[in-house]
Amino acid sequence: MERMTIIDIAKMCGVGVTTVSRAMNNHPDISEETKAMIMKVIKENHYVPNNSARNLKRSASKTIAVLIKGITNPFFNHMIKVFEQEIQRKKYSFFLQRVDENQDEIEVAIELEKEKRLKGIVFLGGYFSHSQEKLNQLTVPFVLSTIGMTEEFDLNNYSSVSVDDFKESYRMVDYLCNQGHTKIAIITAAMDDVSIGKLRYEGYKQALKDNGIDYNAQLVWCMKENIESYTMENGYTVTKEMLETKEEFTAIYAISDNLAVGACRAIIEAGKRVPEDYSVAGFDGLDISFYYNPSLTTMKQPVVEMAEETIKILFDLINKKITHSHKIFPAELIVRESTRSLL
Amino acid sequence: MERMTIIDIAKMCGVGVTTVSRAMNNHPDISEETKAMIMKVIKENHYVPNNSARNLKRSASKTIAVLIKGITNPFFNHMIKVFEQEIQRKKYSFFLQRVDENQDEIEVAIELEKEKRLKGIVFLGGYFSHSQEKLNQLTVPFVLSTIGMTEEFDLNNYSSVSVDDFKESYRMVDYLCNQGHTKIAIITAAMDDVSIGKLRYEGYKQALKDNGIDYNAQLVWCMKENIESYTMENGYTVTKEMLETKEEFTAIYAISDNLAVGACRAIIEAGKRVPEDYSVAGFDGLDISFYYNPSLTTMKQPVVEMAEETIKILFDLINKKITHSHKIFPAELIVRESTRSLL
DNA sequence: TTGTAGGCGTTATCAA
DNA sequence: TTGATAACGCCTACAA
Repeated sequence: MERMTIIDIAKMCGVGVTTVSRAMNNHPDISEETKAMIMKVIKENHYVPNNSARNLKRSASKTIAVLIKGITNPFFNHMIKVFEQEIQRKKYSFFLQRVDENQDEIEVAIELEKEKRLKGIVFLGGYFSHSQEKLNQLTVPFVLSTIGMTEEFDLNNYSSVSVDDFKESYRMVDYLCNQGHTKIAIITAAMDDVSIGKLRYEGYKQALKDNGIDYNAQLVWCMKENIESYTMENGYTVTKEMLETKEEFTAIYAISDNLAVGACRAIIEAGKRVPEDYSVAGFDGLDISFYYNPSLTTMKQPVVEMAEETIKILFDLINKKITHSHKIFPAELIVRESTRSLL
Repeated sequence: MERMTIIDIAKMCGVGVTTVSRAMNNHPDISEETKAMIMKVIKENHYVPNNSARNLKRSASKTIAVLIKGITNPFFNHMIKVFEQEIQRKKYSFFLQRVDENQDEIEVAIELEKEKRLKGIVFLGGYFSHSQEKLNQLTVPFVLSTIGMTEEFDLNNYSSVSVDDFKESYRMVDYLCNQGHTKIAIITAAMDDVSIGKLRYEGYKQALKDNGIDYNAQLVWCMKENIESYTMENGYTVTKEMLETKEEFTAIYAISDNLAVGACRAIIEAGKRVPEDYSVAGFDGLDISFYYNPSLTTMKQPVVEMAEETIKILFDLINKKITHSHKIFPAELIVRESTRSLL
């Protein structure tokens, strides 16, 4: 009773295990009545087949895994929904696995691929600085979605979907400059970041340069290492420090909306106003950027389109229609209440 | 090469499979040198054992699964972190599984229990209206954490950790009344909700009653069914409609902070101010309630303590120290900028 | 249409 | 300290 197996069911039904298996897996060659009878017994006895045994035996399953780094990010919620939808529409099943910040997503993927006999993998978010050798251990197609990549990677070895973090970051800062801001502080990732943090920071530097503004290291602030990154709390803490400094600035560019929200709160708490005293700009286009007060100027990533494209590429890869593909989506500069013109 | 098994490794090392297994699983009776040698070969060949086979064979694993309903909720993030920490501190491994809104968490749990040979389960969030019969199919201990339960359940059949949603909701509305508000609108769950939505709504009604305020159905608004529940968008949409009505009110009580944020934005967009024109109160004590502008009056759930207690109870259950336990934590009424007194 | 038996990759048992 | 071998629970040729 404790642990029922397919054999128990077979015995109870007075049939062979094969027949039970057929009934459960919707095989064609089984009579409707025996099938119904078996299913009834299964229901009544609450028999649940053991997935491990299934996966072990099955040579291949039609499942796609989505590995998401740092589940905290609300940015992913919309994307996940699209993934799930699209994958199910293709009659594949969908497996979502969160990967911890300090876990190696490739290792998780390798293990999962074997365990679940995956057909494909989507890596969502995070950095990506793995050795080619490791990547090669993945024998099924995979797509890197919204992942900052260092450029050393051979583009022929993987597929990806993302925005151009450098360029879009540049656009944001360029916009700020065009509004007359010359003292633009940035809240960015740690200096040793090699991912989107670095790219967005580089975009900032370049935009300043092209606008004839001298780079001022006093205006570059990194997220606190001891606080979870890309959180409101982090933006808040950094901005508070920033405001205690006597360094002058008229705008803060936070490389994510969450940081921007934290920055706004710090400014307000200091008795200043956004955007009258300080303009604040974010990045990502999260929901909160619309609902916050003041609403946040941001760079909106086309999450739905990106998610759809991710799945499209993945299935093209699976069906061997393409070799590798890199799709860059344009982000949309949304100007809202949190920034103002100085001109 | 494609698919390496333990046998391949054994051959390469010139040992038996048992020895390889021993090396991998830190068994005591194996010499350090052979172990080192085997591990080296494994590393070099990137051999990764198949988890399905392991789970199938292993009679029991030391793993705890956390099933979380609707991953969207930022409320859970802090809790998850605590879970992970505590579980690892007990030398158990931690498996997080998201359960879709319209999926049956018990069924997922039953399957997972067999597949992974779980030692315990934490159900996080969502409603809980399952038959006793179904619950009985779970053969390992489980704890319901922050889950709204209908009262028909026999308390001797499960353990739980939560706040008293009815009472704390009552307190919030009572506070509003004490501030002189008599026309208090509520944004709540659908009327057929049987979970925290219902409990918080009942608390609202009772508080009004006890304050001698007539219940006004015109002031009761439910989340839109066609928009994801408990989102800013939902609160925003509902509040917009609310404002178009000529029904008067001085305060909005949203049964979650996210809804409250949406409500604020709708009010601001209508050219009104919070709290001067309308007071807005939330529930949960999410980060955003602190960072929003105006900061939100809310009922803060002691998430860390609740998470710790959840794990404590679970392990007590596993170690048969207790039978069943129900821990109710007090929430904290945090008064901030979004509400004002009318007196 | 149904049943028997072998194997999926591991770990546990027992003997060496 | 090691190694052969029997499970673990299921699926699937193949046979009936």
